[in-house]
Amino acid sequence: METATEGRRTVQKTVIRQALDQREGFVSAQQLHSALEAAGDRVGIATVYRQLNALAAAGLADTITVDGEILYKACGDRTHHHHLVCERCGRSDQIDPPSESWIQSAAAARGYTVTRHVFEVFGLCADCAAA
Amino acid sequence: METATEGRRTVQKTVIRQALDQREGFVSAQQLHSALEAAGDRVGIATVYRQLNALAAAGLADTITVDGEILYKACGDRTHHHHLVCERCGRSDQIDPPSESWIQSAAAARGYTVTRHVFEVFGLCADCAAA
DNA sequence: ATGCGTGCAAACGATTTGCAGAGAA
DNA sequence: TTCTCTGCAAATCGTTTGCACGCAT
Repeated sequence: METATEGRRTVQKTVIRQALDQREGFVSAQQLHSALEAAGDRVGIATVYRQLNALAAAGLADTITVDGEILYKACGDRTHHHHLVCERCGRSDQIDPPSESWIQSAAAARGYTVTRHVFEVFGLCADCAAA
Repeated sequence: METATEGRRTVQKTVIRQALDQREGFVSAQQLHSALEAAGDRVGIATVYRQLNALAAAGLADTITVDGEILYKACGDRTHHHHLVCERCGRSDQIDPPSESWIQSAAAARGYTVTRHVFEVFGLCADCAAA
């Protein structure tokens, strides 16, 4: 597996990736767009969406859907993992399920062939709980 | 806790609930609406949405979100449980996680207070895999 | 008679896309 | 120059909501 074609280097591409990297947790395209705007970076919302989707497709970003909104998060390693997400500030930590193999067997027991699974835990992080 | 007010009895309410009950698995409001229409039952899409949301709110239906679309499923007992969903036909079976308590501890270890969690496994059921 | 539940259509909010122009290679 | 990437605005799509009317109670 090789690092896919990077395409052309553009300011917006850079700015968007940096903004996403700096975030502690998940952000929506709109939030990221507002943040950039507030920071003085003028980028079209469409570009933000396109860029975010590209990152997700490339496995460089994780996504979760909350309340019909897609949230993105920079994610270095492409390993499959799950998150512990703060519902208030969006921060997130990785969480390790006891085992993923039981999923296969549990599904197989009912005749299913597993293609994918989602597992996300939501709550309040220490800071937000204190506030 | 008491069985909340049922409200008025109407044809559409009945028809929608029946249609949902007859389904093997998850359905979208739109799919259900089309099905009713095809069956000769004329119900407004808005009513389908309102009814489905009411059922979900009352804990009589489970919901999952797939690709930005909300899917509903009749669900007798209000106990918290997870699903094994067929991506092709929408059929679903219940699945039992090894334990839910580890979630609490895993989260607590990182200072989080858990409020909710989603866990869904997608795949192909025996029939669809064969086809 | 009273007012909840419905249907229709307009409103919505998030995301996508067509198209012409800008800038990277 | 060439062709990808961007920006804007219009278009989608699923879902929600305002409003007037019909029907269950």
